[in-house]
Amino acid sequence: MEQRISIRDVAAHAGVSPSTVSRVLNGQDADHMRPETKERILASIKELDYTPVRAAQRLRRRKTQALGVLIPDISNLYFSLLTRGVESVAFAEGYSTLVCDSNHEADRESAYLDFLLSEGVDGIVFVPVGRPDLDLVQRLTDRGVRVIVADRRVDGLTTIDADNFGGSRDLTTYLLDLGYREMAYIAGPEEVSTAEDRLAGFRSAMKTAGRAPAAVVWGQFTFQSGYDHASAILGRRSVDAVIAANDLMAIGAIRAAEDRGLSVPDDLGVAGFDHVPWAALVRPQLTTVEVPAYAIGQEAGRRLLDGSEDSLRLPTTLIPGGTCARRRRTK
Amino acid sequence: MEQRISIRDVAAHAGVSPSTVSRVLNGQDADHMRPETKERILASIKELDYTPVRAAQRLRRRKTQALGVLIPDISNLYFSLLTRGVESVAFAEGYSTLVCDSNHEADRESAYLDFLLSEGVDGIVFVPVGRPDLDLVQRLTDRGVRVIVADRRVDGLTTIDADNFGGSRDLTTYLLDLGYREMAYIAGPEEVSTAEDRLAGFRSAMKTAGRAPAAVVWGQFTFQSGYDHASAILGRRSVDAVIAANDLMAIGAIRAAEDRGLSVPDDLGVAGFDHVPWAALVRPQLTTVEVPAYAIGQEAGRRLLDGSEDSLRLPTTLIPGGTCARRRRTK
DNA sequence: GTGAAAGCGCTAACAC
DNA sequence: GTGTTAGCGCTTTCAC
Repeated sequence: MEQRISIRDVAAHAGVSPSTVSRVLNGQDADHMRPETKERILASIKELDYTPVRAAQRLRRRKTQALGVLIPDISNLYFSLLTRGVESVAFAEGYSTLVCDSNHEADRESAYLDFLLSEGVDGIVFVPVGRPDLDLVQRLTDRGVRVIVADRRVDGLTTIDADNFGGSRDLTTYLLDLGYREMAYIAGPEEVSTAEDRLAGFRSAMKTAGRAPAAVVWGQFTFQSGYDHASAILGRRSVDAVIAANDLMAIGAIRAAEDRGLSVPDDLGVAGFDHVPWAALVRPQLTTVEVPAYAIGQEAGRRLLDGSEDSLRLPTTLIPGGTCARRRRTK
Repeated sequence: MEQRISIRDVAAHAGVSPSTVSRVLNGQDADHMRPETKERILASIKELDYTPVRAAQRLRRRKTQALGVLIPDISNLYFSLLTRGVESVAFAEGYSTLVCDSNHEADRESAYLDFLLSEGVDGIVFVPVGRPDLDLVQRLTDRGVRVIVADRRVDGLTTIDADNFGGSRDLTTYLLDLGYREMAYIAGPEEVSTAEDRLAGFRSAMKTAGRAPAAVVWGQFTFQSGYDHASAILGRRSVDAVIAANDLMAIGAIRAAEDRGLSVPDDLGVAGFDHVPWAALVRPQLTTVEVPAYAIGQEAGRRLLDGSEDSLRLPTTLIPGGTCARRRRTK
C-alpha cells in the first residue's frame, strides 16, 4: 500500500473539498450536485489515476463489504464451484470475497474463523469440516458477523443445501423402475449429513417399493473405498445394482465389477451422486444425480447480502447414463 | 464490522495505555517490558475477547499484509492447487490471501487487477488469461504492488513455471526408448506458452532421435479435441503413438483408439501431461508428466513475501503408466 | 518501561 | 450544493 495520491489530492486538483469527492465516489451526487463540479472531479480522478484505499473506507464505514468463504478443500471441484457461486454475487455487489481452506482440519477451521472475525467480514459462507464449534460461531454472530452454513445441516443455523434425500430417493426409484431389484448401497462417511441424507433417501424409496436392501455399507467417498466395498458385496451376494453415495465410489464400483468379469449395465447397474464433469470421461457414462454447487454458493451469498435468514433446500437433477439400463427380464 | 471492544478498552481494563497493548500485540515486548504488565494485558485481551481490527492496522501500517491470487478458473484443479500453494506460505506468515477468478475473460482480469490495487495487496500471483496488459501491470508495480507471473512466461516479469519443455522432451524420449517410432503430437492452443513449450520439447526430442513427427496438430486442451484429432490421425496415417499436450486430450485419444478397435498400449501408445489425479480412474492408467502446481504456488508466494525477483523453472516428473509399453518388435 | 499525541485516508454529520 | 470537522482503531515517534 505504497499509495501516493489520496482523496485530498484529488480534491485539491479539482478545487473542491474532500467531501465532495467522496460524494462523487459513493454515488451520492445524483440529487443536488452541479454537473460541472462532478465532471471536474471525475477528470481529476482519472488524471491522477486515483484509487480509494479500501482499508480507510472500511475503517470509517465500519463495514468491510467483504464476505468470507470457509470450505474444507478448494481443490475439490464441488467446493470450488460453490466458491465461484458466492464470489459471483459478491462481486456484482462490490463485495470482496476471502476464501479460506480449512484443509479438512478442525483446528485450521477455528483459526480461520478467528481470522475472518479480525478481517471483519460482514458474513461467512461456512462449510464445516464436521460438527462445527457452535460457541465459536456464536462469538461471530455476537459480533455481528452473519454465518450461513452451506452443504450441511446444522441445527440453529441458516442452511443452504441440496435435496440429497429427495435426489437419492428419486434415483433409487428410477433404478427400481428400470427393473433392478437386488440393490446394494455404498454410503458416505457416517457423520456427514449429506451422506446420511442420501442413505435415508435410498432407504425411503426401497421401503416404498416394499423391498429390502441387499446390502448397506459405509464408505469413505473415495475411489478405493467404492472399489473395495463393491468387490466385497459382489463376492458375497447376488446383487443386480450398486448405488454409491458419490461418483468417485461409483466409478470404483464399476471397476470392481469389470474386474470380476461383470458387464455394466447388463449384469450390474451402477449409479453415483454429484455429477462431476470428468465422470463423462469414464465409460460407460455414469447414471448420477447433479448437485447444484454453484447455485448453493449463489444462494448463500445472496442471503448474506440481503440479510435473509431463510434456509433453503435446492432440488437435484437426475442424470441418466449408460451404467443403468432397462432389465430384459424382471424377476 | 460491528466491533465493540477496541485497543482502548483493553488498555483501560489492564490499567495501561493503548501503546503498551499494541506493543504486546506486535511482539515488541521482548526487550524491556515488565513481565507482569504483559501478563495483565494478555489476561485482559482474553477476558474481553479482543480481536484487533485489521482495517485499522492496515491503514496505520500502510501495509495490508495481504496477497492477491488472480487465476483464470478456480474450478480447474491445476489452479486451485496453485492457489493452495500460495495460501499456505501466506497463512504461515500471517498474510491474508485474496483469490480472484478472471473466468478466462480479459475484461474481468483487468477489473480484478484494479480491485486488487484498491485492496492494496502487497503482491499478486498472476496467471494471465492471454498476453497480459503490461501497462496495467506497470501501473501496479508503480504503486508498489509486486507482481509475479505463474505458469506462464511473460517477458520482463518475474515468472515461476514448470519445465514444460524438458518434461515433454523427456516424455518423448521415454516413448522412443520403449520402441515407439511413428509418433503424432496433439498440441494445446497455439498462443498459450505452456502449449508451445511442450510442443517444442517434443520436437527437440524427435530431432535428437533423428525422427520426424508422424503428425502435429493444434488442439484445445479438451477431451473432445483429443478425441477428434486422434480419430483423424488414426484414420489417415500409420501411427504407433500419440502424445497429447494434456491429460484430458490424451484420454480423448484413448477413447478414439478404442472406438477404432485399437488396443492401448499394444497397437497404440498414448501419453498425456499434467497428471490430474482423476486420470487414475481411467484405464489403462495414463503415462503422463506431473506438473508441480502446488509448488509453483508456494514458490510464487515465497518470492512475494521475501522480495526476491528471481524467476524459477520447476522440474516436472515423468509418471509411467499402462498406456505405454515396450514394443515387442522394433521396426 | 510506559504514556501522550498525532495521524494513516476516508466518510458523514452538521454547518452555511 | 459544498465545505468543515470529527473521528473510525490502530501504530509509532517522542517524551519522561
